[in-house]
Amino acid sequence: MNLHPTDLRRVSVFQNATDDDLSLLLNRGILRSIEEGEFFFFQGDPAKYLYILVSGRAKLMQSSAAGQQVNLRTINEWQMFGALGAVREKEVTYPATAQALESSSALAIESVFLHEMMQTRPYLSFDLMQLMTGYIQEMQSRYRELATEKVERRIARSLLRLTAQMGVKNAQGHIELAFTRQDLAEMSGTTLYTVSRTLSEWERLGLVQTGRERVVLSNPHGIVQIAEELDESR
Amino acid sequence: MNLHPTDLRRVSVFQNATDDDLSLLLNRGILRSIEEGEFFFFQGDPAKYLYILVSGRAKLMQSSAAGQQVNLRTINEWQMFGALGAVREKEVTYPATAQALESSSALAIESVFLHEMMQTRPYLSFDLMQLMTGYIQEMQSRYRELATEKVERRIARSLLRLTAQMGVKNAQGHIELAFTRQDLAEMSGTTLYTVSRTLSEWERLGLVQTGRERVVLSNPHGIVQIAEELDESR
DNA sequence: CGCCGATTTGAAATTGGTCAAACGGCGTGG
DNA sequence: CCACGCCGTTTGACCAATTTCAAATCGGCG
Repeated sequence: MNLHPTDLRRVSVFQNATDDDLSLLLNRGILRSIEEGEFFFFQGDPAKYLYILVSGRAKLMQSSAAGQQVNLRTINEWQMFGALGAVREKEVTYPATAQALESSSALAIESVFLHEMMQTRPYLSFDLMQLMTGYIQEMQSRYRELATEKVERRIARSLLRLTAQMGVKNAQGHIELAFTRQDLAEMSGTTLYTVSRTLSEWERLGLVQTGRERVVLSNPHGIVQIAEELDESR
Repeated sequence: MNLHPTDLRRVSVFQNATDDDLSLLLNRGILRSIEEGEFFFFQGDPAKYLYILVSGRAKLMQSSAAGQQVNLRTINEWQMFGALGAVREKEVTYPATAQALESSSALAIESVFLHEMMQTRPYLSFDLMQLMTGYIQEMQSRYRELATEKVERRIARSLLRLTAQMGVKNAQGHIELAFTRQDLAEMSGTTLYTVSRTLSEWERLGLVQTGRERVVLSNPHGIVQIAEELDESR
């Protein structure tokens, strides 16, 4: 695959960058391609590079000492990930693991390089901060949801979040998502069994159609209702 | 209370600021003092000001449509809060509510003012980003904990987090914390009943002493063990 | 001393997790 | 081209953790 510097302007952090800066970045980048299931980096590795996903799809997850894991976010094309290392001088290890959900390639740029660039280009710090505040807000909301809402609603929200990020409409105008029950469970903070049961129930109600690594929202409005309907109980 | 500009250097975001900048900030700030239980701002209010806590103690919390709330963090002296509005141009409402845990006062600075200052002072964006990345990491970790760990351990972690932030050693060298069971519950993502039961249990084991709005860690090491001990279950 | 809010505790209800077993679709190698 | 095996999925039964609700108790402050 051949990248043109201005392709990088699709990355939100680089939207205001000059062409020269984009060329600099591209020249310093290394393209890494990996297969489904392989990893860009592991939680705890030294955060030497930040990445920009060029093709494919990946997920960022964090695991506990006992090995259980949660999905922090899914990464789509032209999204940056692993960038914390460019900001923090101490604590230079990735706080999460990045795994490819399908064959993917990403541009790897040395953290220190972006770090240096930011010193002299205020727009860069600023746009990166823009991104960070977005993550903070999202994590805060998800944290509250996890603490206060019951599983069914959290699964509904996960599906809607995915729809917004990467929903693909099929021929019937329905929204298709390609995830395993396990993935959905990790996104919703539950188990694959509960996800399976919930989807089965929704299928009986005609809200979704399910298949292997596939969920089709045939009645998105119904899912929205489950996600939003306010409910005294917990 | 009289503030000197250089007092502001205790705020991590301003640690590298010039004296002139600090004076500017102080001149543009308004000191707001409120009583225990009152609010600096509510979730959903326009994020017109950012705050720096000058005295007292406060908490940042987020509530759901049904009114249940979680505690996002507690705010100590010289910490900045409500700063997201200075970064994002759209979405200009506070994503959380800030309530005083005791009589407190805070310096309120217009968001747009900091926003403008950052345009020409890279160190400011950079130091603010430093702070943001810390929050992201903390929220990610807490999110994972909430999703994968059981209540007892989460309560232990909350106590330890509080200890690190604001633990005060008393005459016996024990660590004192001043929070209601409800506060602890909101920090741990559980109910005040479960917190009460857990603390009672720990008291029987000699790990803590409890009282009204008070927890004393008489055996911090024991709490650490509960928080860390890795556990196959759940 | 009395009241109010915080706390404790019991008992019951419920959610969701765990485990085991069976199912099913899809790709692959014979 | 088809059978086999793998991996993801489904489902039932059981159970543990935690919440919910109610009621009693405690501790200060005014």
